[in-house]
Amino acid sequence: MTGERISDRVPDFARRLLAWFDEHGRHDLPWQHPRTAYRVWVAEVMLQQTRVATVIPYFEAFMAAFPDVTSLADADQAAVLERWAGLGYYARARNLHAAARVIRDQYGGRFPREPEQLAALPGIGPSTANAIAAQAFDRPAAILDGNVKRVLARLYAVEGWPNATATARQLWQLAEAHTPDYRAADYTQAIMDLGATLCTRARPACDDCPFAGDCHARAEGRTAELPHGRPRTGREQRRRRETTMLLIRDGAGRVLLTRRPPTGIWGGLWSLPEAEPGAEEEAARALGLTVRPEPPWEPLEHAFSHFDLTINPVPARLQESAGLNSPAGGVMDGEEGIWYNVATMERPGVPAPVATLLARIETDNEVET
DNA sequence: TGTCCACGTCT
DNA sequence: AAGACGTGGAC
Repeated sequence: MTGERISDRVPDFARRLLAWFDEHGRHDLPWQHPRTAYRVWVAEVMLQQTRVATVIPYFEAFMAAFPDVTSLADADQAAVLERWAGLGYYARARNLHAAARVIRDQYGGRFPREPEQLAALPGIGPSTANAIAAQAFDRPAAILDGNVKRVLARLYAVEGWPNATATARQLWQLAEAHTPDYRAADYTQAIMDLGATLCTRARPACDDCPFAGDCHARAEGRTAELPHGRPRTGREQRRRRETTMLLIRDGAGRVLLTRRPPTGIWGGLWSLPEAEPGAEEEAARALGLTVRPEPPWEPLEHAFSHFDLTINPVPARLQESAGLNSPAGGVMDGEEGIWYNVATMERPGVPAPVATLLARIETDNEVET
């Protein structure tokens, strides 16, 4: 190694960061007590796209339902998705479940410790693999999540979009150069905490930052500009489109749901049936329902987390005539497992309840033009 | 109320 | 490589 080391530009970075962390960092996160590999893994995957405050209640419920990797592996995917509903990016839950089965079947239920082994599991990339290795096994592995990218990009005024190949390579080098060979778990948490609580995207609290005097972005008055945003290419080639979700209730007020296909948006989740805009009347006619004549349609605060009905598939011919994009279904009586055909809303020996198409929920979709 | 866009992994 | 995935923070 010749000349100045990158990490020497901010003398004693790790020790100063850890000193800040000991006083101001987050030490009461649920996955820190106890800090097992399983809990760290689930938390890291939940945190991949979601903020701490949102994750905590989901994490607690998930741990109650699946206390260890074996119970997760033994569960049905549907039960896992149920605990994930509302968190978004549902491929994370499918990957989590698949990885649990790999750990059960190929590793005897024990977590691999090598970052390369972790990164080979579904849903675990380089950053999450190193985060688990550091947090769970105290390995001096560098992480580079969004928080760390922001801290390093500002500290060294790194130009370029952080996800661009060249910029990412530069940031990885910085991340590795700063990672100490001691207190790896604490250091990993510390640099994420710095980014999450002080070095925020908007209005960073530089006055409280131990590295304000070292920060190039700060010195140049460019904290609002760095890190650079994604290049805006081709935006004008996209437009917004509305799709329509049908809210259908039977005579007892129950909502009809459909299971979405296993991949794609909201994959594997129960959802309202979807129709092309304006297809409400046609769908209702095909389903033998009564359309409520006048708007306003009823809004849904959250369409996918609070329904407890299940449904069964109906023939593709009916889907088509009803103008439904995804498989429609019949109402399942949860306790007895008896289902109604949505087309007729009747079952043998029981009078048919009246069903009404009550509302239309419009969602935004960006599509290629 | 609406619009923009972050975040890590997969494809 | 560059876009999909989805929710929610920021404005």
